[in-house]
Amino acid sequence: MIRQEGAVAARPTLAAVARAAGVSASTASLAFSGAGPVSDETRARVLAVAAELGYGGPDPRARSLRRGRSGIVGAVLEDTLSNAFRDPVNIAMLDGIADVTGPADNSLLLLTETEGETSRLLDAPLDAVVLFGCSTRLDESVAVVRRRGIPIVSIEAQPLEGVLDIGEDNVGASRLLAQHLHDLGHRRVAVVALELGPTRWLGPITDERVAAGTAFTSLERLRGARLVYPGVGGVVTTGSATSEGARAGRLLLDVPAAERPTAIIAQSDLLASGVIAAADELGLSVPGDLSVVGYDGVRLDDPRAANLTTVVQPAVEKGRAAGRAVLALLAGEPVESTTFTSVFRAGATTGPPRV
Amino acid sequence: MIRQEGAVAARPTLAAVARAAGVSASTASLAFSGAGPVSDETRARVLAVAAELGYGGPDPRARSLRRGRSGIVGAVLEDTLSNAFRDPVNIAMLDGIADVTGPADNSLLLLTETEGETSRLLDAPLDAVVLFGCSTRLDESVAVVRRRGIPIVSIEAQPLEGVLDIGEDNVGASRLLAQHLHDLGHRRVAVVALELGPTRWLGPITDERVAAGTAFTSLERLRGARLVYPGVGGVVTTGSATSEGARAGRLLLDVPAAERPTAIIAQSDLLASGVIAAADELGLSVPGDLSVVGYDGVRLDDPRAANLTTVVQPAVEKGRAAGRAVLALLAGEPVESTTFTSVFRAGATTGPPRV
DNA sequence: TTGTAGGCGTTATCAA
DNA sequence: TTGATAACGCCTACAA
Repeated sequence: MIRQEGAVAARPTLAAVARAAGVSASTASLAFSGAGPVSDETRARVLAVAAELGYGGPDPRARSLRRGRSGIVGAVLEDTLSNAFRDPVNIAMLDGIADVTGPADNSLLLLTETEGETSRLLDAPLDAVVLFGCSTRLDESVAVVRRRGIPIVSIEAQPLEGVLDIGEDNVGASRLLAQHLHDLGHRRVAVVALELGPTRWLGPITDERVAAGTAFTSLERLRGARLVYPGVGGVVTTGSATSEGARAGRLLLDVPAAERPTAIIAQSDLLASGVIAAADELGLSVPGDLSVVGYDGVRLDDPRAANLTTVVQPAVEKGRAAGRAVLALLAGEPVESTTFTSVFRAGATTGPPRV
Repeated sequence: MIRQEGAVAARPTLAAVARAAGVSASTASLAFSGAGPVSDETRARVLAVAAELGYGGPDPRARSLRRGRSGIVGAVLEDTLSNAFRDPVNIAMLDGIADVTGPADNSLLLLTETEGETSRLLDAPLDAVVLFGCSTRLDESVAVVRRRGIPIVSIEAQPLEGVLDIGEDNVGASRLLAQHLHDLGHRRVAVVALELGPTRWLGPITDERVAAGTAFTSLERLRGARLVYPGVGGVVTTGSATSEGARAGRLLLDVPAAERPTAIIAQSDLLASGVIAAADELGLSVPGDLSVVGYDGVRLDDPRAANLTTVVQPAVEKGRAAGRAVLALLAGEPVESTTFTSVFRAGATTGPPRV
């Protein structure tokens, strides 16, 4: 049985250590931080006394008030952790951020802004915030954070006043993929879209849902596809996961051959993988009976989708850029929004439609 | 171009708001926190003045010093984020923790304790810490944290003085899997192990590496297998990933048939999936030519591994238990370590050895 | 090299 | 219902 808290008498403070060591608090502080000159002898004595008293070093809470910095960067995800992290792209971006902010002694605080709850965003000791492809549903919370003077960086978000964005040419890349299919001769295509917000359920892409949509990435990718296939429809999913792709795939493919699309534009590789799995279940060959394209360029475990035609986005680099932006804003340096471009990668999941 | 910091004059404080509203700081504080009686009129005035001055609410840094709580729980991973989160088990556990601590207004701070760096563990404003299957390499850092009086909960870690552990019967479950293979008649088996620490490289399981091993989970699972197959060897990987499983699989399987194991005990489902992919590449059928078992019970995208023989561990439940333990320790309540048991799930990847 | 003083922004306690 | 006071634990000019 463990009862860690309270089992010990009140923790000693720096002042207590200083007193016991016969020095002033400021000297003791220097002994720990090394921020000023202290004789070796004094430092040793302070450290020895600290060890004896079981002092664990300066309290980070007090330090962060005094310094005005907590060393914490909030990573805001608009989803549960399991959903958000199911997609390797999010993980890669997170890793990219940590890559840059970590060495600067910043850690990442996970903030999932799901519907309803009072936002931890408002009472966590944050130095800065990174928004992961957040929808406009968060505008209010964002406003409050901004009022605090906390730097905000967004990744693929609708341009927002005072928020620095690390963007992605979703329209251009999606258009490229669509054009690729068009060039191959496909005329009956469908889109399998990421979540569109503000509600979440798998169903057909309708004008209403598009008009009400709050998820920037998804809307932009749809826009790109529609530049080539005006008004193209399909299915809205609840997010980037193979299971969702499979559900959408079944919906689109389990119909008479004459109505079946000859190509599907999935808005993520995970969705594409699911679509391919569904096609396989239904006995349709890819790319013989159906061409499929994805988006992201992640490595997929399913061998049927291993060589997917897609666009590769520089996820880690985007994360790093976000991290650098955070550090620059924190340092009061000027920074500009950036847009990344994804690269088309031809795979083995697209071909001409069967005639 | 964005220059958020410094562009604005010093942020107003609660005291400034109070002054402007003609009330005392304590009253203004109450107006925001709602922790005491304030007349509606006064509250309204304070809030109005705050809005006018652009005051964004009480500073969490000051609040956490004053209250002695930051609302932050550290999640310590001994790996990069991309590696740690590639495994759905870790994500599920994280989600389980957040599930419990979130409603109590706590957020998770990601701490990756990789070799070398000075530990953010020591200067982050943490209320508590959860160790994710951390090896004994962290003992020092843990000691420092403990000295601070911060509650520590570990998930599948070597029993540690003063640390509450949410355990897993790794030995028992591994033994079950091994016994299953033994019952089927397998006598030439190999293990594909998770990282063993302290070094990380893919290579044979040797007595030296086992003796020097620091990763509890991996060692325990090996121990379980060896209860049935004494001294069984195999390959140590660098962690739970299909790519690692595939590498290990090739090493073990790309040999003359007489030396080839008839069954492989992979220490995670992801590793097992990789092993099966490798077998497939080499033209070996599963379970005809090779039986494979995993560990975890996660959903796998690769259809060849979809129906894996494995043990299912209650990952989310373990996370929740860890979260509950954190809250209890924070509240000064006594808590006991718990051990979870995984459940055997027969799949289609095991069968009798070819005679 | 060491000590003194003051404050970072809040909130808990108590008295009015 | 409101206000005065005193910390919370530390750090940083500045003075000695």
